[in-house]
Amino acid sequence: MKKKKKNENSSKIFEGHDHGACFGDAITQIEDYFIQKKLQLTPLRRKVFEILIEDHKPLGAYEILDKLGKAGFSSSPPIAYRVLDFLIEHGFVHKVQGLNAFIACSNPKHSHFPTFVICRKCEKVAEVSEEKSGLNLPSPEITNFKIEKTTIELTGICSTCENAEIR
Amino acid sequence: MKKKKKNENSSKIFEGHDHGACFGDAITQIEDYFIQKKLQLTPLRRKVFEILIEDHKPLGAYEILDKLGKAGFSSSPPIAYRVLDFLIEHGFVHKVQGLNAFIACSNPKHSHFPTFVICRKCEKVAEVSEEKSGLNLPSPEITNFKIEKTTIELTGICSTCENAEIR
DNA sequence: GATTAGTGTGTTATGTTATAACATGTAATG
DNA sequence: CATTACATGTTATAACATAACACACTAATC
Ligand SMILES: [Zn+2]
Ligand SMILES: [Zn+2]
Ligand SMILES: [Zn+2]
Ligand SMILES: [Zn+2]
Repeated sequence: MKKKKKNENSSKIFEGHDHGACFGDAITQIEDYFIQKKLQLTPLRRKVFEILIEDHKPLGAYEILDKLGKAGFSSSPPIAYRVLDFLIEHGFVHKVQGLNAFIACSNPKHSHFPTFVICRKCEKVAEVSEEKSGLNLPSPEITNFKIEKTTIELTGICSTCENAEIR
Repeated sequence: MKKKKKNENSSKIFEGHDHGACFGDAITQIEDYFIQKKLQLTPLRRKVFEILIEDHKPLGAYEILDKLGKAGFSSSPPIAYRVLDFLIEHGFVHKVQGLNAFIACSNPKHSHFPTFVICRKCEKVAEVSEEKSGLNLPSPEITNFKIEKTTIELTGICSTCENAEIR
């Protein structure tokens, strides 16, 4: 009895997911959040978020600008950067520093001290929540430092790519 | 008798240190390492490292280039970036992604999964070794991902600056 | 000892990422 | 209707980084 639980093998962080559901959930979540916080989910902001959640992979600001242009929006740099900053501020987008790229948050309801796991070969990026990353932040060394923001990125090679490597 | 032990209060990661000794030690360490590994510690490489260890704070590539220029070296961008890449590769320099800047490693003998603690107000940056950061990386979630490089940066406000803030 | 390969530096040009500063439009508030 | 807040648009430029090629020096290799 019991359906097979997803993520029973917890180590497969790069595995695919039901992206149709993911996309819909994400849109619903951002809509609800914006209403609740009395923020404006304008066409531009919505479009930027959709662009990011659609591919669900990191995109550079100028890639986003291209897509905005094709969708009829202005595509001068400040347009993208401003909206991205706004979405980041509200936890719906993260910047992946190691790639100078932006990615939709996998779960805005969770902590905002996420870890990004980046395969240098297939370039897949997985967001791992604080709870699951095992990175227990505030150490004795840094207890009197007030952490406001974290950048935690683990770069390496995923098992799939490693197995494929010619050694 | 006993000299006062440094870092007895382990939480004061931003505290000053005996930089004369630090500077000397760092130079000795890099010299030894280069000899042992049969690498060339050329005047340019030495100068770049000296520039970084002298201030012992993050410097942008173009700041380093300025200083190189004033010291009689070429100051076109590839000069700095090449040497920085080399020093990073060998663990004597780290890049602080959040600042697009480079900083001399506080202890090249230690792990190379360091944590950087960055005060957004006074802009001080402290490198905390893996051992002391409390960030025990390989979590169950990511055990079949081979980590090659980490970027761990904690941005916030140090206790000194927080106490000084007008609330 | 000429040839080759490896390494380190120099130079020019260009690519990529990000922001400053200012202008315009629209809606809510008084 | 003046004022404010906010969202977007535009131009120009700043800041960060790399490609591609040239040259010098050293150390093998033939
Ligand atoms: Zn997230
Ligand atoms: Zn991979
Ligand atoms: Zn270090
Ligand atoms: Zn501070």
